[in-house]
Amino acid sequence: MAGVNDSATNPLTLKLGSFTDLSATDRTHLDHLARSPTRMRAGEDLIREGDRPERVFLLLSGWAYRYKVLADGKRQIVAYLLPGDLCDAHIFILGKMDHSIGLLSNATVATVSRETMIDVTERSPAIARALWWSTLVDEAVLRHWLINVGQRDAYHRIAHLFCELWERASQVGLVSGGAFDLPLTQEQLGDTLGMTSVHTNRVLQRMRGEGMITFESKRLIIRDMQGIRRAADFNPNYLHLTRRKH
Amino acid sequence: MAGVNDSATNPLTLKLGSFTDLSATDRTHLDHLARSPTRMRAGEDLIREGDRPERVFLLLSGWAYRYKVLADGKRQIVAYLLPGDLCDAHIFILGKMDHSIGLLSNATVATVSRETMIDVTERSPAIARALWWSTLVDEAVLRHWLINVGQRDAYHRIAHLFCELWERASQVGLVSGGAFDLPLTQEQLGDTLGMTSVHTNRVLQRMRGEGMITFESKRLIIRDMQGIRRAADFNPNYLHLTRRKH
DNA sequence: CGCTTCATTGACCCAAATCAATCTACGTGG
DNA sequence: CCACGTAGATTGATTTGGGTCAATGAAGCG
Repeated sequence: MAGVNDSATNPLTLKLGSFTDLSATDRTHLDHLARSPTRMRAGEDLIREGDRPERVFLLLSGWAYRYKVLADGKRQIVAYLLPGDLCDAHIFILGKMDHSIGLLSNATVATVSRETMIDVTERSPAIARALWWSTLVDEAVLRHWLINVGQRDAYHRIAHLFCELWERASQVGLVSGGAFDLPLTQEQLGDTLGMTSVHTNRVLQRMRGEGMITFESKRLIIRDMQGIRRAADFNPNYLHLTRRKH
Repeated sequence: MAGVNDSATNPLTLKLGSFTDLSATDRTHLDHLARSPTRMRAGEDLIREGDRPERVFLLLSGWAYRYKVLADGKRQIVAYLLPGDLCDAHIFILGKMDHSIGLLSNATVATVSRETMIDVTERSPAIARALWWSTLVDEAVLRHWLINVGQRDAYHRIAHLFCELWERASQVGLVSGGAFDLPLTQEQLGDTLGMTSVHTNRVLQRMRGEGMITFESKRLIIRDMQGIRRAADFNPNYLHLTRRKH
């Protein structure tokens, strides 16, 4: 589950570097954030609704997810976190978490104190700016998930999500040979897209039957990228992966 | 449509002041942002998908909405902006808008240059911090909209949205006598909640019949606040309206 | 007064939920 | 190495919330 990024490449550097040029000093700062990570197991929670956030989490390998459980037991997953993702760089401003964050797979997680976050962003305007960019992208992703669930049917929802995840996994070097690890059960996929696991299952089978995808052993292969993008009406602009001339 | 807040109270001050104490200087800065507003009419767009953001918009009166139109013509509304809301304080970081912003009602809008934004946040850490808070709350609202559309049925979706809007309208002094202006058509409400205007209509009638609400002439009265909150499983924590001890 | 935008209503239809088994892959203890 | 327990995937039968289509009111406005 550790994936391609261990100590050799800091996935946070990889991610922020796709937005802006980072100096050697910046890279050192980012490596500093990734020091002394902990290994954690799938299913553990990093933080729960109602907790007071004390530290920021930096995911170095593995996948995590933000979710909320309603009074009637229904669950909605509202975001996925990939290696290189920092959970809420400025979360300290808020008093309590309004949702939980759990692990979808075994993962390597570093933890950063409030003071360190402040220190790093004060020393490096480039990093501060890149973190802002990251926050704006997170928000754009969230908007597109809402659009997805609000307007598309089951087939097109899955197609859109898979396109997005393919792009995001690519960004941090997780895609190799047209495939990547996607540690999701059909139930989790359903909870992400606002549908039941039963229906998720049927739609996935249809997509397999059409030769659109292969998804087994938690590994996704998109076999017809043109087709799935067309079906999903997918336009990667919202991920803002190309740099703006400053 | 101008509402309660004209020149007397700057709604941005009202909003940020609900998060933190603002000095007299801070207030002056915020008033500076609200200088020379323009009156605009319902239906006009402030900015469209694909545009390069040149200035930040500050809504002083009236309501606006963020939305995206899909290839097949379907529309999803992904946020409402109320007086005091600033559209994307740091939007300049991104190259292009991935959605549009339009006006739901006639409105008073001020426009702030990139330079002014940078200047104000550099001069006042309190304002910079309050803007971060505002961004985090926007994201929390978005998460809760996704939860709403993903997990609740039509009746409970409407209930939850109405509870949220009541809170947000209260925050900037728009609620008086248990009622506030909600300049939405049933179609717009449907596009917000991922449902058709026909179904929206039927559910609203049910809520009226139950004595839960009155909603006519674009004015909403919540007649049974206990009942609607219970139905919506509404917990206002995610709006983070109470201050954290710093 | 005639338009146009909204709200409302009725009839009918369908995507997705629900309910209920199976089936399969895997990890565990013996 | 194997029986067993469990989580996850699959399948079938049935139900339903909400969509679609098509009129018909009502209200605001130039």
